[in-house]
Amino acid sequence: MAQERKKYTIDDIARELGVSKTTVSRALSGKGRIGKDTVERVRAFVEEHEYRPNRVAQGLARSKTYNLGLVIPGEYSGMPFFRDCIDGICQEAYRYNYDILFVVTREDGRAQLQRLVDNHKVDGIILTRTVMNSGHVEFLKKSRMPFVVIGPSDDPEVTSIDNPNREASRELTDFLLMKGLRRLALVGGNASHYVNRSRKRGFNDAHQEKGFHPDPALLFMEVEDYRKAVRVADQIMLAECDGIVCMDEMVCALILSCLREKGIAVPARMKLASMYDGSQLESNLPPVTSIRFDTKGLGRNACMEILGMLGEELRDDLFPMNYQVILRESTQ
Amino acid sequence: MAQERKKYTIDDIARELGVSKTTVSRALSGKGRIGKDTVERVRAFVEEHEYRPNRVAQGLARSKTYNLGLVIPGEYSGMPFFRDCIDGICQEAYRYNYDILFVVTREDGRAQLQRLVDNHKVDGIILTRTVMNSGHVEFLKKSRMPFVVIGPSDDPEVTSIDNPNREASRELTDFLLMKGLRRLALVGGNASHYVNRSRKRGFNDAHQEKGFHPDPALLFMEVEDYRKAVRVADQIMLAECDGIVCMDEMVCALILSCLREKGIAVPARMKLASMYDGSQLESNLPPVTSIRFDTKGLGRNACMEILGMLGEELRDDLFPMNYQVILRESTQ
DNA sequence: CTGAAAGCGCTTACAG
DNA sequence: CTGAAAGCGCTTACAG
Repeated sequence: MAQERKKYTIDDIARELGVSKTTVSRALSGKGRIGKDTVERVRAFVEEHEYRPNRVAQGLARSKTYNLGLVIPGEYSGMPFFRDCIDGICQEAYRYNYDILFVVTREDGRAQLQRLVDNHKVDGIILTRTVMNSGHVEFLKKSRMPFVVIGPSDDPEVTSIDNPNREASRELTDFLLMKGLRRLALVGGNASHYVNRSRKRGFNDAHQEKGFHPDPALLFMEVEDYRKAVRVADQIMLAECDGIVCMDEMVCALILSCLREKGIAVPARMKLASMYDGSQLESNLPPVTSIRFDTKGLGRNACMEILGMLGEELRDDLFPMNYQVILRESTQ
Repeated sequence: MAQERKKYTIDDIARELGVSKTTVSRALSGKGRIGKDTVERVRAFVEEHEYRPNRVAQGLARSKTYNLGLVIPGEYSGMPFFRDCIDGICQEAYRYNYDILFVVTREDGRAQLQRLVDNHKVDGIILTRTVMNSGHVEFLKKSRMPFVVIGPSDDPEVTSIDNPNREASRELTDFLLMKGLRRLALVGGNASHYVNRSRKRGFNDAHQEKGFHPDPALLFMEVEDYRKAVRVADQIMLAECDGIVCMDEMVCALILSCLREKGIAVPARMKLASMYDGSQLESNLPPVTSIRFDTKGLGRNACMEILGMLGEELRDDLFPMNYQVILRESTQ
């Protein structure tokens, strides 16, 4: 098929067209006054030879990289939230001809982030769901690298963007309270995640609005594996709860499977609802009532924010950040 | 704390030290003859001012980018396989001071890959689990971009690296046959994925070795959601199977949940085993016998391959690609 | 052992 | 409207 072609540079074009490379550059960027037919000739040449400017060289000249760093916590990278988020981020980045540099943080956490900054490989950074006190935010502030955080932040100097976790959690809880449930358990994973704090707050909000007091004994955190889930499920039954709110779909899948194992009928004997609507919830037995966020939109927004900070002319408004309560059998 | 510091360039260092930038460059790279104490002085300066060479400029001068493109199919990016794989790839790339540029392919598939190549943003590319006829391989061949494929390939010109899916599938199936099972169902997702073809082959291998013939009526593909799984579970029971081999942990979780729903006891009435040991299998009810691969090692190997192709001096040997059968309750 | 110079592929004042 | 020149931050023959 198509013969693999020579990689043209701006110099080649200039020579072939008998103009200076300044002119070619301008014809391509559209900046500065330039003859209409000159532009046309360049355009035609570019078209025919499929010339694409070397973005790296372009970057060097403009002191840019056209790369965005995306920091993802390794332990949770498989969660639907991150998948959706990444999706949105990439989609938006590509529109502006930026690329996403991936950083999976682990124990060595800071090291990789630092490498990225030290090597001047990115123009800005998107931090996702930082663990409290991870130090990433402080590091980035000090290094003067523009960044945004996906997740809550109480630091006014930090641009943060997030799903409305607290509100959604409040609404989901409120829905259960309206059904007459009075002893709701709240079950979650890692308590040191900001997101879980927000969801807990929403849970409390709903209670307080109605003049109720959530029982602190019904809060169960750090449910991250099967064994822990079994113990928690036992405690929930002992405590005579009538409903369970799960902070995410992983926890929910674990708890539900424990309930089934113990022969506790959902929703007959126990109502169940969960934050974040991953596919595990819809296809579970029974399907679980949950909150659906537009996480992809969240990712796009985060990307737009940082692009804006980098001086890109944004082509769209931010998406409004909404959520829906998806009613399913588990709360009937 | 630490005052944010000026970004030094190699020129700054040269000036401050009263040498030429050639010398500084050489002191840093260690190439060419150079005075021992000159090196020491440079090193000290670098240390004190935390100078790091601008990798992008370095790249331009050497016609490199120090980026690797990683192509992930969007629909499946949340699967444990990709998580583990990415993990290994990133880890290895960082060791060589390369970064990973993320490309999530969707319907627009080729476009993003092309953008990466056209913009000269990467030195090489890692393709993961290509769908048959995705065209990525052909495109990369034509563009002369070095690449490796994670997943099987029958093209001798393509460097491919993969988990031993066929062998592992054979062994898992063999294990069930050895237990005396004779009507095994094979259940999987997308039939157009190479990986599923390999696993099917292994399933057949095991049968043929023993002189058996797998019943084509017991092959169920395209099981991707709950509804489909329910129907398949019905058919499996109607067909009087005595065991099920699942091609991946997603499918397995779906099928198992259907069996529970129908009150079919595993392992008493039906044995169940699965390829790929994701966390869903261990913490399921009952825990499911499965194959564990060293997918992280696979990722590292793939990364080492491509780095080798790019002329990097590899510091380790490739990992041996193994797997283990993890016996759990579902086949007892 | 060290340096001046050209180059990687682009951009952008400055001058005409 | 167009071009020569300097520059982005590095590397690398070439000469000494």
